[in-house]
Parts: sequence; structure tokens; C-alpha cells
Amino acid sequence: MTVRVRFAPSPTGYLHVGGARTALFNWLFARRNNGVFILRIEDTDTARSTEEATQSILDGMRWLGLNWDEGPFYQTHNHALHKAAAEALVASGHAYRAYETKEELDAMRAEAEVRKVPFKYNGAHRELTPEQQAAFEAEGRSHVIRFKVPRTGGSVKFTDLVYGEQEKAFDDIEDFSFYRSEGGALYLLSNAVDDAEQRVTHVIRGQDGLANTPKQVLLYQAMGKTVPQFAHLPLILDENRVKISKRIHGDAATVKFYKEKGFLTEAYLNFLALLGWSSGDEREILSLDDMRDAFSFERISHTNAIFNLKGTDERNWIDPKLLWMNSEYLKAMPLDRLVAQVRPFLEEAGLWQDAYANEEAEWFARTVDLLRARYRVLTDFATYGKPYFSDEFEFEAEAVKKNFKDPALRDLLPQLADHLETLEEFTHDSVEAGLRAFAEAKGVKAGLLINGSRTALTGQSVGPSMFELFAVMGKARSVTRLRKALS
RNA sequence: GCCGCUAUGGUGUAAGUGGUUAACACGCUGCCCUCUCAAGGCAGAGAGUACGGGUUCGAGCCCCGUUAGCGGUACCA
Repeated sequence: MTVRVRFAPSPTGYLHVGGARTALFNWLFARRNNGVFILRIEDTDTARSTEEATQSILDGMRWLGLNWDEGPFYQTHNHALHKAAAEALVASGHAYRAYETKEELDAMRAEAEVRKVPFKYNGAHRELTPEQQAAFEAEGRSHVIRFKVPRTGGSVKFTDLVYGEQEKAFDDIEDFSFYRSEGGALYLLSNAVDDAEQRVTHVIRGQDGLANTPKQVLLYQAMGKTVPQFAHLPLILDENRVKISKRIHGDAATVKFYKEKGFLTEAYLNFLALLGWSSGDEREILSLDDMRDAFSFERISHTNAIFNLKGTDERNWIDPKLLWMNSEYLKAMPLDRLVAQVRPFLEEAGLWQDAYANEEAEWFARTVDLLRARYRVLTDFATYGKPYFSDEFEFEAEAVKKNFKDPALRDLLPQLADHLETLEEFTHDSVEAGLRAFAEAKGVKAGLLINGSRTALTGQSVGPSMFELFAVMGKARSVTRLRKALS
């Protein structure tokens, strides 16, 4: 039987990091088994669903590169099917109409609260006679539809592919509602009906669905549908062990944030996969193909993983491992692809020039290649990289303090500029020879000039090998900056 | 409250069916490179596996209890 899985986010907000990982695992499992990956938008909560959110989820999925084979399907389009399923469950005696108002229910809950007794709907309307129902209808009451959970003892059992055998006593399951009084299925039903209709074989979702699964199993069975396999994923928590949400974590909870901060999708996905899963060997840098080949539910952890959104310090402003992983991909990826990815970040910062894509394309690629060794995110090219792409850059106080300390530099740097200006070739080797000769003639250490030049040319105290840097900057800019720096 | 899931260094994970001094990665610290470093190389610190019992010749792996965290407990998804 063909494996069919789905990612079913609700469009009440942006694509969330936890959602991204759920989508990834579904995708991996589908691809691993030559199965079908379905995208379904669960928009039955009309009060909270928005078109904008749907769009951003789609955008997020595209950025992640998790292509789907079917969909996107919209759950609201299946209203008729949900309604028919609900009515059929009433007709078959698996469910019943309950006429309590929301207020009455709230009152019952409140009372249970004060009496400190667990609230469970009492099933008062389980066996209403047609006359009683008619009376409620005459009163103008509407009704929800509730599942008639067996009260004969026993339990629901299912095997979770990640968490193992699960069993829940009927007595611990209340007669849950699954259809609204104003019409419209609730999650438990719509989700199950759609999964059945779309012939989903494996439901892979967050662990927050685990506790509700017994109810859905009951629903599948009552509807006479095949119960799919379930695989629940541990949750992703923040450094304080709080579930990550837009409300408390802001943008950092969304996939879009990582795109804008300059993370590469491959690195991001790789990092997310490692939050709750491991390959089985000691590899950690894994391409999508590697992950697909190594993926299995057995290797998914049962423990909630922590994604350090706050980071540890200024340098590690977000989970250090994510930063590290991104830098690894930055260094290893094909240069032409990196060049293409850097462009929008320079454009965003107003540092892009069309020449970089035309007559200066070679220079641009060379510069990006030179810089990537010590950068970690794409935005670094627009921040730390600014001196390479613009003449307007800041001098870092620490760099000035450290590399311009020697007062002799005030004269030496311009003199060095004069000396280098006479060079016919301006390459790594020629500049090195020229600078060292100059240093010797002046009786100063080359290092003094090298470090002073670094700060003169970039305003920074760290960076690529200085002679590479000279070569990339070119004679004109190098000379100008050497003269200007301390004047 | 009730029901359930989980518990290995700061973080992410390893340690097939219990068997030597608990491994790897990130981060951290130090050293080297001496043209710097946020790059690279090397080294080191850091858990005795939440706690308490038990089973066993032997337990991170099994059982029980406690504690803690998380999830569920909606006419949200």
C-alpha cells in the first residue's frame, strides 16, 4: 500500500518552527517510502483563520523546499462531508445530540472547579427520547453532537510508531463533542474525516495530538474507516522549556524569521531534524537526501527538545548549534549558489550594484568566497561585509584601539599607500613583497603594517588574510583607504 | 484536580535484546598558527545518567514510588 502522509497546519498564524519540523518529518517519511506528501490547510476555525496566514504558510513551505504532491486542500471545502459523517454517526447510534448551552456547560465546569472534582460531561442527553428532543428544539435550543463513549468498561488501544503502545480507559474519555451547534465540524472529526477521505496511512504530528488520539481512534472505528498509523513527535520548547509560540517568542517562532536572518534552508532543516531525531551514526551534517535515507521513527526521541531562541550571548544570539550548522553549509555550498543567495541581502541593505552580476561578477564571487570562511549567516555579508561593497563603513572602536595604537602609523600608512601605488601588479604576492620590503626599509615589523592596513581598509580587526584582502580591494581603494584612515 | 508523555554534561543526541573508566556534536576554556580573527589546528573542563527504593553476579537501560517538566482535559486546531 502506498504511504500517504499529510502536513495539516491551521492558518491562524505564520508557519511555525515546530510546524516546519513536522512538515519535514512527514516529507522525509513520504520520500523515504516513495509515498505521497499531502498539504492540507485546516481552516475550520473561521474566526481565527486568515488568508494572509495561509499564504505565509505556503511561502514558508516553498522556502523550505518541502514540495507536496497533492493539495493544498482546504478543509472548509469538505463541509458537506463532515456534516454527513456527523449525521451518520448519530444515525448509527455512535453519537447523539446534546442540547446544553455553552453557558450551562460553563456553569457545570465552574461548579466542578469549586468542588474540586474533575469535570467530565455527564452524558445527560445520551438517551433523549424524540419527545424530549422536540421539546428542546421547541425551546429554540441548538445542539452539538457528542460521541457516545462506551460505558461498559474497556479501553481504546493503539500503537504509536514513536511512543509505543498506548491505552486509554473509556472511563477516562468523556462524551466529547465533534460538531458545532451552528454547524461545522470540530477538529477531532474534520481531521479524521479528511484523513480518511484522503487515504492518509500515517498521521505524523506533534505530541500534543497524542492525548487526543484515542478519541480519534473511536471516531474512525465508529465510521467504519481504517485507523491510520500514528507517529507523534516530541515538542520543541524554548530555553525555559516553554512551548514556542508567536505570542511569547515573536518572530523567532516563525520560519520567515530564519529566512530573513540569513539562514540557509538546508542548514535550517538539518538543525530542525536534529531536534528530536538522530541518524544512528555520528553524522550530524546531513543533506535532505541523507536525512531521507536515514529516516526512521525508531530514531525519534521521546523527550521534548530545546531550541535556544535567546542564545547565550551577543555572538551566539540564537541557538549556537544552528549558527554553527549554517556556517558549515555556507562554507561547503557551491559558490554560484551562495552568490545568488547573498544578492538579496545586499539589495536589502542597499549595497548591491548591478555590476556584481555583470562585469564585476568574477570579483564579486571571489569576494564572497573569501568572506564566507568566517561568516555564519547571509546577513553577515551585508553587515561585516559592508566595507567590501561600500566606501561608507564604520570603524570599530576596538579595532582602532588595537591596530592604530602606534602613533607612527599616522605617517607610515600614507607612505605605504605611496609605495603600493607604484606596484604594477596588485596581487597577493606582489602586495606582500611590496609591503614586506617597505616594512624592512622603515625598520618596523610587517605585522604592524598588516594589522594597521586591515583596520584602515575595513574598519575591523578581524578578517581574511591581509594580502588576499588587498588583492580583492584593489589598488585604488586600498591606497585611498590607507591615506584616509588616520588623516 | 484528572488523564497521559518524558527525565543522560549548558544544549542537541549516542550508548541494538542490562556487562569494562557513559560516547559524539555544538557551546565554553586554554594553547598553537604570529598578519588578525569571529577562521583553522590541538588540548581541556564539564554528566556518573532527576531523586529514593527494588530485581540482578551486574542497571543509564527492567519494576515501583516520589519529584519536576511538558501535553491533553473547549461548541481551538
